[in-house]
Amino acid sequence: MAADNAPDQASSTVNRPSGSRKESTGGRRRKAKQHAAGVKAVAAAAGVSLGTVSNVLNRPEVVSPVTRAKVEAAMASLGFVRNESARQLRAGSSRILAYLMLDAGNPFFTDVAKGVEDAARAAGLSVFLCNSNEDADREADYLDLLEQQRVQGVLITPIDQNSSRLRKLPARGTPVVVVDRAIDDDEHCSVAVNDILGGELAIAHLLELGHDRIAYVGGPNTIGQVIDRRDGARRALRKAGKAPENLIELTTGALTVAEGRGAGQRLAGLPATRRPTAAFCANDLLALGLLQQCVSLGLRVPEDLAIVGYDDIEFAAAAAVPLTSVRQPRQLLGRTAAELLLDESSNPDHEHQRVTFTPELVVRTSTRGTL
Amino acid sequence: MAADNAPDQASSTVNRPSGSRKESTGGRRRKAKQHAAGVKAVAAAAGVSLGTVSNVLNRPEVVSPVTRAKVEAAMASLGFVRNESARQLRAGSSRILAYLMLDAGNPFFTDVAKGVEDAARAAGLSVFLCNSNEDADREADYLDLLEQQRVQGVLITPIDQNSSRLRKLPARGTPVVVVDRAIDDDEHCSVAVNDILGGELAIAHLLELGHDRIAYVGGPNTIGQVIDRRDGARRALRKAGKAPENLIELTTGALTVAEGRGAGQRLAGLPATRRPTAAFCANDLLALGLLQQCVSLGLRVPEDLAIVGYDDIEFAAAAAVPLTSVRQPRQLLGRTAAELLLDESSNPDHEHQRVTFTPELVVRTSTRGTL
DNA sequence: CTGAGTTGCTGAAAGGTTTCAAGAAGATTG
DNA sequence: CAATCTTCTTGAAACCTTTCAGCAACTCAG
Repeated sequence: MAADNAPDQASSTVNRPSGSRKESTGGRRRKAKQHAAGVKAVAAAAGVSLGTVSNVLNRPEVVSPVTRAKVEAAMASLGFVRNESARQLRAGSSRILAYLMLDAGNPFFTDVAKGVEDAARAAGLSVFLCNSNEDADREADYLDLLEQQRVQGVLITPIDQNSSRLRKLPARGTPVVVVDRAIDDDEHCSVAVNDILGGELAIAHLLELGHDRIAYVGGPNTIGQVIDRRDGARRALRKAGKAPENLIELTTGALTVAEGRGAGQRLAGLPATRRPTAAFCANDLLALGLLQQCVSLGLRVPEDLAIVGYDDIEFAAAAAVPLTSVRQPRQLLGRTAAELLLDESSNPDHEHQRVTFTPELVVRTSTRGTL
Repeated sequence: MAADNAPDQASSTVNRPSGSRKESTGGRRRKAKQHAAGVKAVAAAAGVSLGTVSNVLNRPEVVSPVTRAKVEAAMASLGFVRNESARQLRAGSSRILAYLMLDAGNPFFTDVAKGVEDAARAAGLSVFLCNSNEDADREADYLDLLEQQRVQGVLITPIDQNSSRLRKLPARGTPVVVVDRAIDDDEHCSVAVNDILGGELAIAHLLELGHDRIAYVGGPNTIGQVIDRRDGARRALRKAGKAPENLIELTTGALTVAEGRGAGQRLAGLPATRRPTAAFCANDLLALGLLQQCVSLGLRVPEDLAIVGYDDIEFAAAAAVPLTSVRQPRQLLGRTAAELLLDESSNPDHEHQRVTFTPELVVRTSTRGTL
């Protein structure tokens, strides 16, 4: 679906490490499989008990400085690495939080991820990123995996917000926060941006500029954001006294640049009399692909086609024609979601919340001076 | 360092889930903390032994269909979720592989990550992504964490390839493959693209177009790629009979769009007589930022300033002025790296390899028709 | 009907850590 | 100096799976 714009072909060379002498090569043929030193070995080497080593690890303040030094020396010389599986099994809690992203290739989500990481680090937790890549099977696999790992909690921008798997996690003890989607549900918190309003802003702007034949480019229609933004667009039309059916829908298979190009191809192929004069895209990747394709097929933007994107990713402003877009507070979204998750897993009086942010239209050249 | 182009400010609304009735709210004040059903409970419910449940999980073919059905029914009704920590502790192996990225916000690395995922999935493993974000401390933290987790292996695009931590992992049993860096070292495999050649290609192209005052934009100089690409640039100058000191170096603090804009600011501020007529950037993000800033300050690209990027990310072609760039086989890089890792952890006769791919110059408008 | 081979299931041990009640040694008080 | 408190350290139990030797029951050939 999403693909490199050219097949990955390349010539390659293979070398053994130049420094590998005969001996060293022979020596590492089989990995030494040296039984990694455990807490037990450290205790023996330092001449203390198991419990003391554990204390050095987890409550250093209760062990006397001299003992602690001995233990730390032993750990260093043996190359001790704590076995986190065993720790977690016994202690019952994980120090990890996961963000299951809809599309890691979309800078919007990596910005959200940055916000998540900042909040998590501030609380002493680490974040693992997972990429469902808009594939429901992968999403399901990752949810299973994360539940089995007993992570502290899962942040997710879901493909299918009604997935039964998604509902089950919280009931079984893994807190879940839905990011970039409002969910009306007792099971999780959610942090979202008002996508209906966003769609409305975009279309209102285009209507104000005098556009009449407007296209909506987005899909698949299983993704909540795609639906809401379209519904917002329709609502704007209604408010302006036009039938929502006037919205020309171009459904795409994913929210990627490549799909945007495909839509551009279809759109540019229409006779000028029927071709829309403006397009609102469900995200910036689609908009960028659409823009690129239309320009290369000879359409002028915004004169022949005005384009509005969504997300206002960093590349939107740097596009061939700087893109008008609906901005969302990306990092804040992630930070807030992580904070809700942390609250849920530490505060016994936690109450689920739905936080909604308000989007903002950023007008640039791709719609300016039209008509 | 990398930041939203506007501070994250937004108005927000907070709601409790609208469906939350009094009772349900009260009911979930404290999480039920229902002792998650384990293999033991399942065994009891199905009227079989522990071992049999484990067999259903791990070797379903050895248990009779009728027993298996009973066990599966019990698992479903109890909502059994395997505890991966315990599994891993006992079985001694993880089904997870991690890719520690230099910058998750750079589409180049997410493309590499896609290749990694494809290869891993084909082998039945899952991938966790971690983002060091060009921060050495974070990289170190993640390496520690992954080692403690006893993941199957670590793929990494390092900030500092001489980090002692990086060297230690393989010795202790966690295989490491370095991605997008060639490492001359007995401890790991590596998969790279010849960055020196890439730098050479870029500069040779600019020289051929008649440019003489050429800038190199990149940094920090601790990152291997930055160094190699610069060295390639110098080599091209030498080959053309010019002193490598002619290369005007603009050092940046990171490889981001924002830093590229900063470099653009500096560059555009120079008097036209001393200003370079061409810039080669260490990656496309820098190039895009540079391009954007220079254009907005009134420079024409390529007439006043030709620009060459590196990586040929998808957005390069869609930029204000389509970007000439040095292409690397992104997904293939990731796929190959993952395959090497899998070989290392399954094949006892594994020998470390250094695979090197060859980059390719893609010429677009940002350098075309110059001078 | 016996002995050997198969198939399916069992139960205990093991894996590396944390936790905790309890003990030892040393310091302080009356 | 005895009694009480502190400060450190100890050792065994517990966390949940997987593994594996062994057992029971059944099949089949001779």
